[in-house]
Amino acid sequence: MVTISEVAQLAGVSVTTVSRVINDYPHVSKAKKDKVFWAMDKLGYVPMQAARQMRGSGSQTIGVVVPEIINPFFSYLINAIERTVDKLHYKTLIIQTFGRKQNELTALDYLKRHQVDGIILCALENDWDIIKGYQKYGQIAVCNEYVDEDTIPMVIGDQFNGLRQGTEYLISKGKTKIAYCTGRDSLLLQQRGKNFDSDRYLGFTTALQAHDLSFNPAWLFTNAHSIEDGQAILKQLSQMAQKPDAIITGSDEVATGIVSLAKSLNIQIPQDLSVLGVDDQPLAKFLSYPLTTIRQPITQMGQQVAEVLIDNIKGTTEPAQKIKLDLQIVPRESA
Amino acid sequence: MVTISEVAQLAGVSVTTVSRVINDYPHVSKAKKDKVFWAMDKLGYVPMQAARQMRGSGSQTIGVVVPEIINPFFSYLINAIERTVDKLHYKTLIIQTFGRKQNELTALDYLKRHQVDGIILCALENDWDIIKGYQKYGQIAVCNEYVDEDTIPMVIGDQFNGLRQGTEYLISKGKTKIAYCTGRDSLLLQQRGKNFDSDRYLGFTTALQAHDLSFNPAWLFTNAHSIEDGQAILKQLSQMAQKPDAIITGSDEVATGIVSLAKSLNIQIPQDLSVLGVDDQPLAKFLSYPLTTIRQPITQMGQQVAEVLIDNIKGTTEPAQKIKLDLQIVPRESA
DNA sequence: TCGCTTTATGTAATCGCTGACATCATTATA
DNA sequence: TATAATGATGTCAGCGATTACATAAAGCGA
Repeated sequence: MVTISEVAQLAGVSVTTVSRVINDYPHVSKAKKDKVFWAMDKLGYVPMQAARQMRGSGSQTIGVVVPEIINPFFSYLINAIERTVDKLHYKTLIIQTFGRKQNELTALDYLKRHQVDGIILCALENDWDIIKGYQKYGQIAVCNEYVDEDTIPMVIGDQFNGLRQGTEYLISKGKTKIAYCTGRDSLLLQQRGKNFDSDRYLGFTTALQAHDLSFNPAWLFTNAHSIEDGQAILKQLSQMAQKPDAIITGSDEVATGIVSLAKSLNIQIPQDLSVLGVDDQPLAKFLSYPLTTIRQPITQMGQQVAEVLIDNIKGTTEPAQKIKLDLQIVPRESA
Repeated sequence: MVTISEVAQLAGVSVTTVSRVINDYPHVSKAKKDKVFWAMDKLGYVPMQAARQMRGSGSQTIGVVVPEIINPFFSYLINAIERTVDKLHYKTLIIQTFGRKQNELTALDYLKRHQVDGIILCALENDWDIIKGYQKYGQIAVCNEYVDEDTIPMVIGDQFNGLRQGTEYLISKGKTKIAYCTGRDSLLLQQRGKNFDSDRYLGFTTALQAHDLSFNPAWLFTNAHSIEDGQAILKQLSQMAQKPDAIITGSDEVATGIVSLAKSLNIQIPQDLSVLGVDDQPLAKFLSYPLTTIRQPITQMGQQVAEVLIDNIKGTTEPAQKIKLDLQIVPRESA
């Protein structure tokens, strides 16, 4: 491998001079600078990152931790983050946890090792008390999850108002018997500001109460994530004596599952059942019933969290920012 | 940051002994080994990767270069690769090129720097003559692209037979006037074994010839990639005097665009127009017309290319392997 | 022309880790 | 019991880059 000394030798200068040229430091004559560039080019020299890191000069890299990139929500989020990170002259290291706690901790170890200067957590696997301990090794920011900690920057969508407005939308369409799906266990839905599912749920119930509508507990579906979950939910629904006339899903996946089975179960959408998705995934508008859905501000989330984190890394900002972005209803045919 | 010396000191042994414990070398007494583990745990020690790399002990990392992870084809491919790479105790570094040549070269520089031990290219941006030069810095494998070079392992789908069979399928449904979409320029379609588009096209024309069908050059659509491209194509088609009765798209995206506009243009699918996709993307079956499509063996491709590359890194195999995997027709409603 | 600042360049220590080599201690073999 | 082999442990050089420090040359005002 080509080293800085080889470049120095070929250019007829010292390694220091080469280092100065590489890092664009002053006090190098035009003549030598040119020679160095020529030598670097001739040898195809690329500085070894590992050696630089050893000198403590940071990694110029930020880690982005997500559950899985095959989930479009996260791949679009990464996309937004990476474009911003690029713009700020950092590199992005994508780390998938596949939902495993251990993988999240391994990801955080990258901070200890100085492999990354900062980390964006786009999902939380471990309890915050555990993650907290890693703060001393580098900057951490959280995106799309709640963290009740002053020292951590956080960028989230305003789930409470998003769902409140979504519910209002259904009510404005004359729907009164609204079912509700969530990815969590039911037990965890009651405490505002703890996680986005509970915020959503409270937005939902708040809108209901504002219109004096009651919620039938039989219409609460928990642990719903996938298309298959959505299909299972619709099957259950279709066999109920008391049927809802609308359903709010926790994601476009679940909504996709529901609309995919409607025809075969002889359920008319949206007349018999309005279906409201969340996310506005790219293909939501091309489904058998184009989804009415609550769009998440993915692009801005990614952009802002990247900016805030890098600001913090550079030490240029004050207390951790908490940024809340608006969701937006996208009316299509399913509701 | 916690260093190996601090661990050594706390454990009351030399750094070498700690190093031996970390790397599971022999000749360390049980007693000292336990002490070292205890000290490592107590201090929360994680070896610094950069320092290890400097000693030439490889990075235990392989780079996966893709155009964009928001493309489900690639995110699923990465998924398959990463799971295999994990299993073989390597790490995965995902690198997006966003279709830019320079980004591909930067990715290849990771080899020079010893940031990765090998690279899987899942798309080719630069001419092969340029990429070739990087072989001396580390192992390179190519996935889903043609490379006419003995020294490079390559894993691809059998596009020729896939498209031949897909075309046969349409013919078996009574279709005789078949249009064709490709992502490339028309000029590049004629040479077998050069890229997968040309293989596909030749598979298509081969099937046509076998049934004495001719191909109307007006029905060739080039540079078709996105949903919007698909929509544009259908609009063009609908205004032709001579209309095809089937269309083979280069991807499920293009197929999605076509079926999404069919209803509003008053075109019945598949009666008026059969639409054949390629890829079998996860949502293909949930579209307004569930797509009949040619499934790519993504999982096996990812798995095999990872295995072959890591085999090569370890130096355990003979000449570069060329692996060709079968595509499979998934009949649904669009054709 | 003299001292003083500024610019240009080089020497060598250092970062954390591994591994070749050296040194004892212990056990096996003759 | 003497000697060789093996096991346990330590010392220290070196990987490739940065950077504190040293030094020489050039610029500059009086």
